Amino acid sequence: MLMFTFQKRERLCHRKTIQLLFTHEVSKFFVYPLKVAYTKIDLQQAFPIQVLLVVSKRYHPHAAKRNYIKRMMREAYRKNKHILIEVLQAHHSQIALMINYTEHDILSYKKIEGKIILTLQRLCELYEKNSR
RNA sequence: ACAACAGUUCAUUCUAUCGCCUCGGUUUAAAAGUACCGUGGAGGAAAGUCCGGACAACAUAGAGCACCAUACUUCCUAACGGGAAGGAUUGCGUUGGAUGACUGGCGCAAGACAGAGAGUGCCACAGAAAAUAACCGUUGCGACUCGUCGCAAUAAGGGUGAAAAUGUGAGGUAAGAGCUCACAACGCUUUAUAGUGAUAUAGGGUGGGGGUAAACCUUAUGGGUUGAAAGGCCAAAUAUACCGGAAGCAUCUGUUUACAGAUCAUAGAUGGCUCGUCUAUUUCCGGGGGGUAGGCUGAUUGAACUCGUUAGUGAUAACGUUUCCAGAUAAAUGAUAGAAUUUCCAAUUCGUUGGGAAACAGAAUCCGGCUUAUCGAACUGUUGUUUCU
RNA sequence: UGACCGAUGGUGUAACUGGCAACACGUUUGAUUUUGGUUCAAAAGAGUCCAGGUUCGAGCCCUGGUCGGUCAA
Repeated sequence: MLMFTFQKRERLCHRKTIQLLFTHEVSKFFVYPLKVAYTKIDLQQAFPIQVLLVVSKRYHPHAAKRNYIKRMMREAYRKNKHILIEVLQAHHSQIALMINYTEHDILSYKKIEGKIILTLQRLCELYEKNSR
């Protein structure tokens, strides 16, 4: 099984689901400098998770910088998402996930990768607790 | 060779691994999906949104006023507030002629360069006076208390100011003054020549109270409005609850008992106003509320690109030839490792070694410009300096 | 994507038709008071977001930029 793909069905494109994630009705936590929001939802497809990566225009007004950060975040997610997928497949459930970058400086790729791994591990722990 | 200025072009490259988006093919009975293979995948500014178009919807019955934009000439262009060439003006440099005012040639640069002789407004402070000027002064006449006053003439000199009623020289005069003359500068007009034209050159006539139009304005020319969140199609979802207005039952004529025509009234459109015009009137308009908000299309073959020839001073055009060259949609074009290239800093045994840096910035319907940001590299032209022949 | 505003002492606002950038609060100093506050008196603090242009002269007029904000959906 190929783990390191990142196709369209893994990305969150549905408008209403995105608006739901920006409300206060979903679970949230904070791993500096990443703000994470997630909710359990029926995605109507085989893959267990859809993710939305956000860099605010407020923190980075230049489009080229926003693109650069999003690409680094996506790369880090792509390489490490197997941590979360194994847990979710074991429980046969689906979630929508949003990761928001809230920092005025641009961090290096290695730092961002570390933070993404930390986030995914935290999510796994939360999921194990809830399902018990 | 170096430096400065101007213009044009390019704006890191390669390999490996793991990935992303479009399209095509194969696989599967078919579609979708999956897997594999192949093609293509950010810019000179994609930016700002400052102009001009294409395209689309609505309107099309116009006129006047208002509003907005533009403003030397000719050309280019689909169009432009853009560009090309030219003209005049201003500034700078250089080199001549006068040696008084001033002025000729050459080169470079600049710009919203129509009109102040249509009208109105404004020009602080200072100054007599800021637009039909007279404080000091100059001159003449008169008076007397004999160095002052009054009347008249004048605008050379003084001072103020950003700006003071053309400048120089001579004549003239009581003193003076474009008062007169010569020359110089400027404006208007006319003739000839050159030019498509702006205008230039030469000659004649004529004029003498500023500046400001990026103050109002005048003249000429142009402008219908709204923007792809436009617009079209499919799916899904539903209720016109309530409020306001008009009316159903106004008036007249004809046939006939409901139609047709006209008038009145109301509402809407012509997005500013007025006039005018058009449409609707039994379910119609406006306000307001409710429901649904997912996909396809528009949307990538075009005023396109490459190379060449011809025409033109040039912007550009015509003809031939070649190519198909991003099409995403919470938004793809990337990450990691290694090598090369350019450049900066430090060390140096001048061979190199070590450490940095590689900008500005990311398509969102599409084109043509303008403006702004930008590490650097190459080429061309002009000017200057130095060296060699 | 489109439309429209604003920027002036530390803070909040003025400045008409271009002509010495004004006011309040705050700050500093002094007086009053045993001390603080209140009150009174005085002083400092800007060259008007940036760069050009028009004009004799620009906070004001014009052009380009920077930053901040509002509206439509």
